[in-house]
Amino acid sequence: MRYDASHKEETRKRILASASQTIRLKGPDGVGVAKLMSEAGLTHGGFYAHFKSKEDLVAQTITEMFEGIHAHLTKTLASGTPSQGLRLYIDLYLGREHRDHPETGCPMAALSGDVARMDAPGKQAFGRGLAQMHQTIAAHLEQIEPRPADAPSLAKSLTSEMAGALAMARASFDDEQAESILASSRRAVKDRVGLS
Amino acid sequence: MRYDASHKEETRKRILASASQTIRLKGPDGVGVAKLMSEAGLTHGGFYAHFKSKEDLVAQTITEMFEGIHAHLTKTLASGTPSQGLRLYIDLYLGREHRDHPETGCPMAALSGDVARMDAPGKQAFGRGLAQMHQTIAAHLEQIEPRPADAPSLAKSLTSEMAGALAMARASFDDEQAESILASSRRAVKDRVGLS
DNA sequence: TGTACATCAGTGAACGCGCGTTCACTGATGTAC
DNA sequence: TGTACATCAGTGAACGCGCGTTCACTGATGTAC
Repeated sequence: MRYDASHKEETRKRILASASQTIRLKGPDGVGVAKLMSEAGLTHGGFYAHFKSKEDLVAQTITEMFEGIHAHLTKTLASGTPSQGLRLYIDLYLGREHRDHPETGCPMAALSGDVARMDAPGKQAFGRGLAQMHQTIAAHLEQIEPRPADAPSLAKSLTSEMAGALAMARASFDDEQAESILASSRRAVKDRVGLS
Repeated sequence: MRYDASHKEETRKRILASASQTIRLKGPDGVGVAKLMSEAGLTHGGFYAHFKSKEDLVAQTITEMFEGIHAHLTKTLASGTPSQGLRLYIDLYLGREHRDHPETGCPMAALSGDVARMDAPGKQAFGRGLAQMHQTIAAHLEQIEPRPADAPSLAKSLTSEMAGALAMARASFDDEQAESILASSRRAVKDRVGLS
C-alpha cells in the first residue's frame, strides 16, 4: 500500500480528530489505543507510526481541541456587535447543548483535572491553549463598554468561572442543580461585563 | 483474628481516609484496589468485605472529601468577623498551598471532570457535597455588607469561579501563568463580595 | 508503453503487566460451658 | 477459673481481561528503466 505524500498526514489528522472527541467523552484513561485506532478505521499496530506514545497523542489532541474551540470562540465573538458576540458566547458556553456534549466542547471544563495529573507535554499543550483563550477574550473585552480596568485579569477570571460552572454542572446528579449552576454563572458573567 | 465490634468500622475509615487522598492525587483511574489497600496496611483480598466495588469506594471517598473540606470551610468562615472569615477562605482556597496539595484539597477542583464521566453513585455523592458547600457559602454571604440581592445564586457563581480557577492553575505548565490565574480570581472574587 | 522493483502505511500476533473481582483458607479472640 | 469452640476480618493465590508497546510481515502503488 504505497500512498501519495499527503496520505499519512491525512490519516494522522483522522486519528487525532476522532481521538479528541473520545478523550473528551471518556477521559484520557477511559479509552485505549486499540479503541482509538479502530474508531479511525485502523488497527492498533499502526499507532506508533503516527505517535511516539499514548501520552504524545493525548498532548496533541489537547492542542487540537483548543484549536477547535478557539476557532469557535473567535467566530462567535464576531457575530454582531462586540457586546452581542460576547453575550452569545456566554449563553452558548453555559448552555445545555454544551453541557450535554463534552466530546465537541471546551477542554478546559472536560480535562483540566486530568491535565493537572499529567507530565509536561499535556500541561504545555493545555497551558498554551488556555493562554490563547485568555488573550482573545481580553482583547474582545477592550472593545465593550464599560471598558474594564484590567482586561487580561478579567478575562482570566471570567474564563475560570465559565469553565468551573460547566464542570460543576456536568458533575451534578440532578438536572435542576446543574441548570441552576449554569444559570447563576450566565447571569453573573453577563453582569460583570455590563451585559445585564 | 476476631476483633471487637468497632474494629471493622475503624478499618473501613482508615481505607477511606488514605484512598480519599490518593484518589485526589492520582485520579480514580490512576490507582488500583491493591495499591489503595496496601496504603491502608492491608492486602487487596479484604477490599470486598468493606466495599461493594471500586465504584462504591470512589463514591464514598467523594462524600468523605466533601465532609473534610466542608468542615474546613465552616471553621475558616468563623474566624474573625464574617468579612474576615470570607477573605481568609478566598485567600486559602486560591492560594499556592492549596494549588500544590490536591490530596487534601477541594474535590470540586480535583475531581469534577472525572465525576462528570461517572455513573449515579459518584454523581450523587458529588452533587450532595456541592449543594452543601453552596448552602453554607450562601448563608455566610447573607451576613456581610453589602448584602447580596441573591445570595444562593452568588454563592454558586463564586464557587464555580474558585473551583475553576484552581483547576486551571493546576493544569497550567508554567508557574507564572498558574499564579496569574489564581491572582485574577482572588481579586475578582473579593471585589464581587465587597472585600476590595 | 510495459515491466520489475523499492517503498512504507498499515496489519495482526505477541509481550509483560496491572486491573477489578472471587474464593478457599487462616488464626486470634470473644463467648459458652 | 479453665477449656473447647464459633466467629469473621483479613490473607494470598487465581481468574479473565484490556492495557501500552513491539515487531516481522504484507501488498498496493509510485518510480526507474
